[in-house]
Amino acid sequence: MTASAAQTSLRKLAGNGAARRIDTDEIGVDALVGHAGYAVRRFQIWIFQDFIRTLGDVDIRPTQYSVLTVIGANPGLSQMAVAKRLGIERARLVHLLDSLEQRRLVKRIKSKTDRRSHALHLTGQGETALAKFKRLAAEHERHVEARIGKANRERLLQILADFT
Amino acid sequence: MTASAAQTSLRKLAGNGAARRIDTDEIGVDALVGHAGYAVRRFQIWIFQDFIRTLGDVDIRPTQYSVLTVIGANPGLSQMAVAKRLGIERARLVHLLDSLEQRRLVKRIKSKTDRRSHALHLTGQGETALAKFKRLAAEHERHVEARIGKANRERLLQILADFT
DNA sequence: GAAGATTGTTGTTGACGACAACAATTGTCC
DNA sequence: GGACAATTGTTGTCGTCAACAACAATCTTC
Repeated sequence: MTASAAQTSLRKLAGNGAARRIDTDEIGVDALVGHAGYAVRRFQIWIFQDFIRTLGDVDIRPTQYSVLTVIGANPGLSQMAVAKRLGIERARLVHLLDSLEQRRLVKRIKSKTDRRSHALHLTGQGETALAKFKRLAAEHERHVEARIGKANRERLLQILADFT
Repeated sequence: MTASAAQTSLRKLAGNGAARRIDTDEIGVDALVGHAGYAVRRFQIWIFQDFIRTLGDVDIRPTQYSVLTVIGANPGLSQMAVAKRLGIERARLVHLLDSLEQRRLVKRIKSKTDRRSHALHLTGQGETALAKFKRLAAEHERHVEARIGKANRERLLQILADFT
């Protein structure tokens, strides 16, 4: 992020079509700096990339991790319940579960009380896998701490607590 | 957000296929609460939705707004320069500029010093339009303040300052 | 039992990030 | 000065993701 911004040079015009070399960090974005959404977007991109990279060996993305975590902590939930809790479209959750079920991490069990819905459970290997994922996720979280500072990370979690 | 979570009911199993009714906010996500990425993702979704809604009348999305703002503050930049500064793929910026140019907000001028590149400028109506967009964006920012508090918003901007 | 709501599913659309390839042009190096 | 590498804008593909819409099967409600 800081690395890629340092060595790039480009052109800036004087009048209309002319241009002189300038550095990327010379470009003013003053109007954007005051916008929370812009800062949050850039940060979110960084944090997701680090998560994906840190959990790269086990091939688990943030959304998959959140689904596994919720099912692990609340076995038997319906797809509707998981979707609502995580703010995921139930249509999207179908594909997520298809993938996780193919990898034998999750199983859909037909509910006996409501034959429309499925009770979601982790498989045996799903549980051991999730334990490993959580260790890697904790490592990712340490990267976040190293990037923005321990106190800032905690303050951030505090500020955004009721969005979870 | 708080509204939609309140009245939903679903099922929770006792053993395997059985289930009892519970509320959405009864579902534990303890493991997720400690993750900065999850909180940031949920917040980012909220903040973008509010931005899109607030700038809905003028049909401007966050990315388009950031492009217009950078060009407005630094007229004559090349596409490469804008893309690098905003962390956008230059391939993606092509389509963004196509759209903005069709709407007569931006114009691409062939650079005289480097015939490969274009110098980007706002049109006349692009400038007046951007002024209006900025007023609406400020209104959106007030929504953020109302949601997380004035002090928290400023602290957030401070924490994430070097991601912009 | 009929009418309406819910659940999982399939499909479409559009925004977006990541890559790869290409022609035109510029920069570099011998 | 001329071959070779790098850059710029462009086009294209692929996969992720949010937002809808429609549908069959199954509850709920009255």
